[in-house]
This record gives sequence, C-alpha cells and structure tokens, in this order.
Amino acid sequence: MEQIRVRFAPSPTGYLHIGGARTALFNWFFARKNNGRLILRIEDTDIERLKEDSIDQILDSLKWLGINWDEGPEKGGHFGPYYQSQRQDFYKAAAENLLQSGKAYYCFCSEEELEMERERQRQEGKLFRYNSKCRNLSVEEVQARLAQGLKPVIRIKLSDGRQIIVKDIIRGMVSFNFDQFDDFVIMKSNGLPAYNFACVVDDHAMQISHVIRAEEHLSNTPKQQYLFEALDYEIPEFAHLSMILAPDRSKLSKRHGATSVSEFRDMGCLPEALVNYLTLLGWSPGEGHDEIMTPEQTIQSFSLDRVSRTAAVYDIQKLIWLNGQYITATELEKLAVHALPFLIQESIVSELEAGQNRDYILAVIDAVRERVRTLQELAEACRYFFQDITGYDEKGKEKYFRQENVVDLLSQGKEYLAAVEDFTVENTEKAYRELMAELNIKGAQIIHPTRLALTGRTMSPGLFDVMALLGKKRCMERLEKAIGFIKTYNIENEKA
RNA sequence: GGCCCGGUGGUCAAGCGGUCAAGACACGGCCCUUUCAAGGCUGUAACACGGGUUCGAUUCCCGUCCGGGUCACCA
Repeated sequence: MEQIRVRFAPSPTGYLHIGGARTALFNWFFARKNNGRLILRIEDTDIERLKEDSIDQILDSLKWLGINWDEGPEKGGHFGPYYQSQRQDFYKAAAENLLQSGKAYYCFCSEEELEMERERQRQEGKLFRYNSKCRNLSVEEVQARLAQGLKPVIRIKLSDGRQIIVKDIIRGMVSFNFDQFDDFVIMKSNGLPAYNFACVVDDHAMQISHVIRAEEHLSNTPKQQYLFEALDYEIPEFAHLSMILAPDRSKLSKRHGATSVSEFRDMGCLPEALVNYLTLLGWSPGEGHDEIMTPEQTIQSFSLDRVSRTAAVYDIQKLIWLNGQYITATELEKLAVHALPFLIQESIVSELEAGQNRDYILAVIDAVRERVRTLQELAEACRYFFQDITGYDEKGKEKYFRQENVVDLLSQGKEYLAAVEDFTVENTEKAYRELMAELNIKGAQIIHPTRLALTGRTMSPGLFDVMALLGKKRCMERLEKAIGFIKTYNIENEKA
C-alpha cells in the first residue's frame, strides 16, 4: 500500500458527537503521522433522516477542533464527489456488475411480505433471515415485474456455510460464520445504496488504505469484506475503535449532559483541551510521557497499536481539569480570541468595547485565568472589572463586614491609597503594608474586607493586582460605597 | 436470544510469565499563601470469579458472570 489514505465518514443526521470526534481525530492523527491523506466523506444516503444544517455543523466542529481534511467538502479532490448522494453512478455500476455476474439479484418482496415472513420465523422461535425467495427468479419474471413498474431492491447472494475472518489492527483476527447472515440488501428500492454497499464501493473508489472507525461497525465488517471480495476489490486494513460510554456504562445520549462538540464549546472548553482529552480516551502515549500534549506532539507519537481495546467511560471532571490547564497555559492573545465571545455573550463587555479596550481586557483575562477552568467561569470572574458591584457575597458579609473596626480599617485603607500617585501593584501593596505595620495587624485582617469591598466576592486574583487593574478612581468609589453599606448593614444586624 | 468485542483503583490508563502492579483525574491530609486557584509533598484505593498450563500467572487457555456492540430497504 503506497499511500496511506483514511477517511472519516459522518452521516449528517445531527451534530458531531464526541465519539465521532474521536474517530475523526484518530484518523487525522494516523494520516498526519504517516504522511497520508484524510478524506472526509458525507454519508447522506438516508434521505429520511437527513437534518438540514447538520453538514455545516459537523464541518464547523471539525474545523473548530483543528482537524483539517485533505479531500472532501470545501476541499474537493481527485476522488470526488465526496457526498454519497452524488455518487449514484458508482453504485449503479457496481450493482450492475454484481447482477451481471450473478452475485446479486433483484428482489421484489414487499415490506408486507417480509413482515409476514419475519413473524412466521419468529413463531418458530427463529431469528429472521431473508428466505432468498427471489434468488431464482427467471429473467422473464424479472422483466415482467420491472415492466409492471415494481421497484425492487437488489440483494447480494451469500454463499452458505462460509466463514470470514476479519483482520483488525486493534483486535486481531475476528472470525464470523455466515450462517447468521442472509442475502442482505445492497440497493434500496428508491435507487439509493444501502450503507454496507456504499461504504465498500466508496472505500475502494477513494483508495482508502485503512478503515478506522467505531467498534459498532465491527459486526458489519464481514458483510463488507464479502462485498469487497465479490467485487474483486482489494481489502483495506481495518481498525475498530472501542466505544465511548456514559458514566453509567450505557450508550452516551443527551440525558448524560453534553455529548456534542458544540456543547463543549458553548460550555467554555478550549478546542485543544477537548482534543487532548479525547485523545487520552482510548489512546495512551505510553509510560513516562506527559498526558498534556499538543496535537503536534500527539501526531509525532501516534500509533494504532497503542489504541485501547476497552470501552471508555468519559469523565467530565478530567476534561474540565485539562481545560483549566489549557486556560492558564495558552498564549494570552489566543485565549482572548476564545474568551471574548463569552464576555460579550454575558454582556460583560460590548462588541465595541472588545475592540477598543483590548489591552485592558487582555490584562483582566490574564489576571483571572489561573483560577478558572472554563471560559464561562472566566467570563464570570471578569465581571466586576467591567461592571459595578451590585452586591456582596453573603458569607463574606458575615465574615468580614461584621468585624468591629472594619469601617475604620477600610477608611484608613482608603486614605493610604488616596496618597498613592502611580496606582501600580507594587505601590498599592506598599501603601497597604505600611498601614498594616502602623496598625500592627496581619494582612488578612484588612485584605479580606478590602477584597470584598472591591470585588463583591471572597475570591479574586491577588488583591493588589485587582487594585491596579481597577484603578484608583474605582477603588476609592468602591471602598466608599462599602463603608456606607457596612454602616447600615451593622445597624440592621444590631436591631436583629 | 444468536453472533462479535471487551473486563487492572470511582474514572482514564501503563503493564505484554517473575514489578512493592506505574502515572493522571477525582477524593483525604500536610506545606505554601492574601482569598480562590495553581504548585509541592503525602495518603486511601485495582488485576470480575472459577478452573487449568507453568517452578511461577494481572499477563496464556477454558468456563461462568458482567458490560458493550450487532442482527433493517439506518448509518
């Protein structure tokens, strides 16, 4: 096999799922690692289940994750079209070929007939298998029914008692016995190909060397392999990735919270973090390697034989932790690009401000980033740098605003700060330290109430970073406001 | 139910006949500290079960149990 060619073949019936994303990722890693090509093919042969903007959504998610394909939608390529709905000629030709050589046949059985047969077999306690009734229709009979306008399906003729051995890179040799299969449909009565058939025809036409896909397809593989043989195509290598399961080990679904790439994005995940997390779910860099990896690093060390065979339960906690790591480590400008939409959406900054007040925004983000784990949290942590404080943390009030001399403390703090000309981190800290020495108190005694006064919260970046960022004017105002608040607050408390 | 794949701490996951059975997340403790994070140190916690094979099995084989997948004119 000269050139490595892999494909990711989503069906546009919804958004991109994390399972699908991981499959796409592994294909991409494998292609890049081996100087191969990643083909994106859209499997849109089920007209009933198509969803309008699903393709765009999937493409967006893929792009957001940083996965770039070499051939496919928006890219083109020599093996197109890349939408199965536009590849009718390929399927027709292949089906015709099978019909000619007697390996496939027209079947006119109606849904109703099939249903009756299914019921009959069920009565006998058997599993339904098509009875191959139309296998031996004569040419005349076929012509006659076609002439009547009947729309047949085309079925592949399966040879009995055969055994097929699928060679899987991840699972080894897997053998299947054919008596469990029946003459399955390769062309539907609406003229469109059935999945297994379209897949084989396209994988061959697109010269796919390795089929890397989810484990749910393993049971389909013998059928496909049979078709490859019937069509006299070379059989590609297979690698079936284990599934990603929900925390209760059941199949992942909406009721398990976020499952689509776009949901993780909206939650405030950084694409690199999601990619890193998904990579670790089913693949490991091996002993002694850091788990935090850029896609480039993963590509360098990626190989299919380190892919796990065990189904993985996804654990959002680790993703969130990883995300926090990325938020602190990502280059500031780049982080801001991802964070800005959250600030805007939360009405913390306006779009206009986002453009004009860039340096300040960057400085604020830099100050809060270390203690947040999602971009949503980051936006929330930025709020009081842009908006007035509307209230004070409940527990904080009890703890810090009820100290007996707190009004005095804050007033003096305010005075000392008032004397600071250049309102920097160093100078504000110096002023406060002097006051502490003067009063002979511990830092915490004045720092906590000040923090609450300035931010409304009990947690924030270092207090003097907050001061410098807020600026003298706002610090003065907030301190004043807090002093006023505390007075009435304590009076009320005494009454109570 | 038939067939297929799988089963190492709560989760991810090293391991590939001989290890005190790594590491990460989560959890507990301690340190640091101006809160919260981060960071450092540290602790609790695992080879599903039963038979073999072997001097020796987490590792190889068989069975049981459990989980998942698949059995469509869905992909």
